[in-house]
Amino acid sequence: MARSGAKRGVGSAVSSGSEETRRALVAGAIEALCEEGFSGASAREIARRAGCNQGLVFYHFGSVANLLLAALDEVSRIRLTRYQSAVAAVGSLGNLVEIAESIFKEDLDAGYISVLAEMIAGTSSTPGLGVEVAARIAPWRDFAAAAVRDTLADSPLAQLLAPEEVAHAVVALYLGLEMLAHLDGDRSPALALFDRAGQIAGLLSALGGVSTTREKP
Amino acid sequence: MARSGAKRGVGSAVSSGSEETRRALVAGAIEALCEEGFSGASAREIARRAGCNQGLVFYHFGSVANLLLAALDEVSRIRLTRYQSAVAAVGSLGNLVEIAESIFKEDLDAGYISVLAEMIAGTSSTPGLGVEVAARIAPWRDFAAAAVRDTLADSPLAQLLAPEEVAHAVVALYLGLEMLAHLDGDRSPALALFDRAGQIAGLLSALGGVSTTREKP
DNA sequence: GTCTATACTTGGATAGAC
DNA sequence: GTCTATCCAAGTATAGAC
Repeated sequence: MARSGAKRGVGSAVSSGSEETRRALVAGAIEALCEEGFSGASAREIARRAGCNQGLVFYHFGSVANLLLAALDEVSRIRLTRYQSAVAAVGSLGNLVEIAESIFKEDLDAGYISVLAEMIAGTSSTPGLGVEVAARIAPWRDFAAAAVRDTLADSPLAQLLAPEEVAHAVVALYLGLEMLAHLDGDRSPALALFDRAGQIAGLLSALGGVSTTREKP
Repeated sequence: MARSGAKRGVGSAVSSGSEETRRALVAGAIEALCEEGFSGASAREIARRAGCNQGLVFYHFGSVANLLLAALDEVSRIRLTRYQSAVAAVGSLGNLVEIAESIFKEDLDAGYISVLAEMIAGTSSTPGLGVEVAARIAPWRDFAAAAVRDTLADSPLAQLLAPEEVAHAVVALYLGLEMLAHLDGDRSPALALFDRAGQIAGLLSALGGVSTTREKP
């Protein structure tokens, strides 16, 4: 995937025409995946959205699949950064639910999880795509596992639940809720679940015996 | 979607060449959706698997999308029948988890949920497909809601959880777990969750105060 | 580095022979 | 009812001009 053109310094703020085109194509790919799905995200459709020529997809990324993977990379980067800053602000269990809900709304409205879901669904049709997508999903699961581990720390629930298992379930639920919301064009059933989770979190803290605040390291 | 040929009696056991072809095409469509995904389920690919000519897709179903919907109908029919017989055999909460696990394995191994996931993902690329798929998913959610309602009856949890909400979460989790299992080619994380749920069910019944057996009507 | 033009392939869909 | 042949649109990918 090495570029053929002359290299500039790493981290250079100046964007050449090449970098601009690459960015536009990645943005177009994200858009196309969200709005047209995996099978609608063709080189022509993406280039149309990026406002450039179809041939540039192959010049810059070699194939449509590679561009789609670059789009997934970009979405991963954006979201993991956001998640990181969000969990840093978490104080209590009820607080965690509130923050998780606002994050979920962002993901849903911006279509970030759509990109994930479409890419996973698309792996069936392109040989070799599966392992690449799996490698890019792994950080999401790792992040969720770390967050669950922190939240369960010092809680009696920690004896009952393994963080990796809960993280797997959380990612799966996140994916599934997005697909149903996208299908129905209605996110309210998903949001109702967050409200319910908030109620239960409140109940747990009222009952006592369960740690509902997290240590600040 | 009316057929042009002469009609035989409803429920006729004799299969004409026409019915045989239709069945083969539906079976081929299910196979193609599982193995090649939505974008790989073309008329030619499906016809190849059905062992018949590509033109027959359009003769019998009018379009590829209609055939794919017929495939989804068939999967729905098969699974809902199976679910119905399964919940009838449920005695206790721990028993429910065991049965749910075996059902999940069946769904996963036969690729039934793949069909669901691929069709949902595919709705983005075909205008008008969304409402059709949504209408075919509704029975799954209704079934899950009824099962949850029965299971929660006479339990204190019934005050805390709305059946429709839990059902939505269950369907979403089911979908998400399938997608991750399919992606990784590894269903063990999903099965571990069932084991954990079984443990918790056992714990609940040991604690008492929660009804773990269901009335047999 | 970018764009136009083009070769090639696959897919949706129809017409007409059998 | 099925098959062959065919049309047309869309997609991937490359070559070569600018």
